[in-house]
Amino acid sequence: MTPAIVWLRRDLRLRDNAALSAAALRGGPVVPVFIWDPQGEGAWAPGASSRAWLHHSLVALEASLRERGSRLVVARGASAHVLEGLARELGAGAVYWNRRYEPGAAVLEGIVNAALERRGVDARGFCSALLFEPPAVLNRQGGPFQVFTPFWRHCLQLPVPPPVALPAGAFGPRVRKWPRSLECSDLDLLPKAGRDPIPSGGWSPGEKGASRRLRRFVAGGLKRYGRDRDRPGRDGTSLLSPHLHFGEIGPRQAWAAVKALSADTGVFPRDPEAATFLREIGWREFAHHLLFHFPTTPSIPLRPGFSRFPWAEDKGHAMLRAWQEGRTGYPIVDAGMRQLQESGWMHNRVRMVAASFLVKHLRISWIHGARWFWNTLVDADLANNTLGWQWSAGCGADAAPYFRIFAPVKQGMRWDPEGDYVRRWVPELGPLPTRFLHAPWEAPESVLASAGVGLGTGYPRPIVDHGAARAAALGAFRSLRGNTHP
DNA sequence: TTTTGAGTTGTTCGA
DNA sequence: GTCGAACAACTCAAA
Repeated sequence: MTPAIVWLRRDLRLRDNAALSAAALRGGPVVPVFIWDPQGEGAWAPGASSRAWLHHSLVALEASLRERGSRLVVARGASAHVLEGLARELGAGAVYWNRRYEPGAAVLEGIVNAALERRGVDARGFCSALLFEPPAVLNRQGGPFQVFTPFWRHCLQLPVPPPVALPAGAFGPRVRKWPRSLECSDLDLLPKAGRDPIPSGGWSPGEKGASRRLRRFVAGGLKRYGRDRDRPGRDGTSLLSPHLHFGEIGPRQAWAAVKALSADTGVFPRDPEAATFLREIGWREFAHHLLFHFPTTPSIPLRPGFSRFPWAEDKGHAMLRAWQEGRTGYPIVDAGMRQLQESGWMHNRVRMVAASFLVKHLRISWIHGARWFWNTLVDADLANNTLGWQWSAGCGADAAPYFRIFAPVKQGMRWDPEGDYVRRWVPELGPLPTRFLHAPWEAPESVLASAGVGLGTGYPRPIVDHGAARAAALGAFRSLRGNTHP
């Protein structure tokens, strides 16, 4: 049997990898290949944090492959060109991959497919990144769902395919000669200056780290998920997002792990904590399906009238920069933005608060926020990022109503009542009594002094007044009234 | 085809 | 201090 190439991208795992399993079942040698092809991603080549994660994930994947007597072939360049060359060199009869649903990646798959089929190679994509393929989830009119609840209700009626097993002896007989490969470090994915955000963030990229994280979450955090997931000062979320993004674990594995835990019969999931967690997997699913059906949404509002939104002027990007650097004067926002900057991750509740602040309080276009998140998040994912920002801005699918404007002080007091989160990421406010922590400008001069907090010197005063900013945002949204459609 | 009910995560105001 | 209403208009999805 001829060799099969497995073209790995955002599926950096050996288990539940449909393309890899299919290649193994052919019975010939299996050659796993990763190609660094940022130009193939269109306008959304991976950002700095994402690249760093990718580096570590590739190193981990290579080690796992070596443990099984295989290797990872690492290359760079145009994917179709590299794959054609490898197929020729190996005499490969098949090239398999797991489909992606971002516009750039989908176009690339088409090019690769055409190039290989011309050479008579069996070129095929598989579904392994999502619970269901986007064209398989449609409403009764045959169109895509644009509201989450009906989408998810519909999904829950469908059977979730179980994770696929990796057959024994998966990598088949050895190839006669391994193709030349770069070292992972040759790809220059780690930041040249500054520190590597991955180890300092306490992350363990790779399939093993991902499985451990899932196991630990299902055994522990899941039963507190509903209570703790909105508390940024607690370890209440699954922390699976970067692992899911790079496919170090698949959503079907997460589904199966949760299902195995619950003794439910009949309607699954009945356990409310499990349902809440799986609904988050559902949002990931929804985001990817939407991006598949609406490929322009990373840069264009789904609701076209919003392109006329009256954004505020921001001379020299001073406001944007203050937001990015965590200098807005609103502690919960600044804590989030600094957590992002320092660890490459931000708690989901705080992402919503920070996003709402940029779009509604500062009236800066969500696209600037999306770009910043894209470059700084280790879990930056085009589908999730696009849905999240358009939702926050009120111009996307199932968007927040325009009058829903998060009040940063109130959100801080509600979700970080003891102030652990703010104290961790905005240490200069640490000594302040908790009751003033989320609004230091309300503290009496004497309290500030004894806490050693200099407002306007050590920590900024609010760059906008909440009441005034809120009124301005409502006015701006009102100006679109009756205008949100062409 | 038309109608109807509903829609992730909020805030403020006034009784 | 608590509670309900108002904050609008629009789309989606199903009946």
